Amino acid sequence: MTIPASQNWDCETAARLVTERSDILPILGEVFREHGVEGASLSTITEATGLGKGSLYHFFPGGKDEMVEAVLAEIGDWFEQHVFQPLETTDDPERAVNDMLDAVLDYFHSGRRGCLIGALSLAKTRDSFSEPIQLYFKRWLKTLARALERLGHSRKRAKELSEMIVLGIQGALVLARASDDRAIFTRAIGRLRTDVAPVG
Amino acid sequence: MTIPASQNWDCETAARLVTERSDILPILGEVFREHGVEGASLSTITEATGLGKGSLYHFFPGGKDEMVEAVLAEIGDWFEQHVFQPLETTDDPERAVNDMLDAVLDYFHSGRRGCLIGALSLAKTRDSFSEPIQLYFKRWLKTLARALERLGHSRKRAKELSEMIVLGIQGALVLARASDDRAIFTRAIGRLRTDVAPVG
DNA sequence: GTCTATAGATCGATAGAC
DNA sequence: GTCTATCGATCTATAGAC
Repeated sequence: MTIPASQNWDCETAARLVTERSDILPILGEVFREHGVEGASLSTITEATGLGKGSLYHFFPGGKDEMVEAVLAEIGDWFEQHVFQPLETTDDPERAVNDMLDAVLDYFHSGRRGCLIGALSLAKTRDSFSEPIQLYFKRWLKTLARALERLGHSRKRAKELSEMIVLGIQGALVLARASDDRAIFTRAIGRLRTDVAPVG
Repeated sequence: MTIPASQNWDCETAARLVTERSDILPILGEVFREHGVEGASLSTITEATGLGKGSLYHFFPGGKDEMVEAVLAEIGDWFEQHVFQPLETTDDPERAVNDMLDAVLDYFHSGRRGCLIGALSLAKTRDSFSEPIQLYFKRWLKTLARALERLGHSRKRAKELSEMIVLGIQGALVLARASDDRAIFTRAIGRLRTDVAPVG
């Protein structure tokens, strides 16, 4: 059985007989988060996914590097859909920012889950990963600053606030995980929520 | 003990014939910062330090794990001496906090240098390292909150501010390195400096 | 103390049966 | 598409000469 035990699927319909690449990306992400990219061996991945090396190389001919790229791309897609796009399109800018913080709170499991992209930033072992990482943060800062401008902040202040927020989220993740105290993360998100209060 | 490898010493006096354990700790630290703990192989370390495996195991019989522990201990000592103790003993609390930010700015090379402890926090591969990491941040938060109290902040506000500051430093490091933009780090430190302005 | 040589395990990656 | 078997490379760690 190649379906992870934790994942639900409709038992009434036919069970999935074929594994899809997209099914194992979340598992890969968790493995990389937990062990680090270099610390996650193919044996670890094999065990976590329930797939043999043959299958893994069928989906990712480029090996572990391609797995990392795929995971990063998936994370980027998730944030594009659940964070960046809403920031751009939501009419009420205050709601847009609050929704973003909710999405972040949810994504990082209230601080229990680490940030793979942040971890890769600190130990930049590969230049091949630095481009998507750079784009990820750049897009986040940009869309957030735009929303803050619509909230009434000056362009300069909006840029500064966006930096404070993204940086605050990353730092809260580091400190919360290091201290093994999720409350640090939730408290930080709460503070950010009030910091961006609309001007006037 | 804290001499970086790049530092010159008086060539007139006798060159060091014996290597001391403390001499290679800074090099080990940089290697772990750059490649990550799992990504730094003994070959990498051998090349960086110029020492053979025999010498490395002479100094660190416990292998790489002991090297990491020693590096963490050295970092802890450095912060104890240059950050925590000054925070506790400097008479003027405002100067104490400002000196701390200066020390941090210097230690992380204005954002060019990553935080090994922060990196280890995000990918907590070993429980053996989590204790010194936890203590490091706990002590930082404690001594900083004390200084902020002496600055006139309430106990609660001081605790909150200390969290914001430590978390802000870590987040600024992540974002600055991910964006390859040191200005993000220096700007963040500047903001923290004004955030802790004495009350009244 | 420092080196080289090497053991033993594990790594990433491939080949081929089914 | 998935598995097992296996390769060569690399890893950590040790042994022993100097």
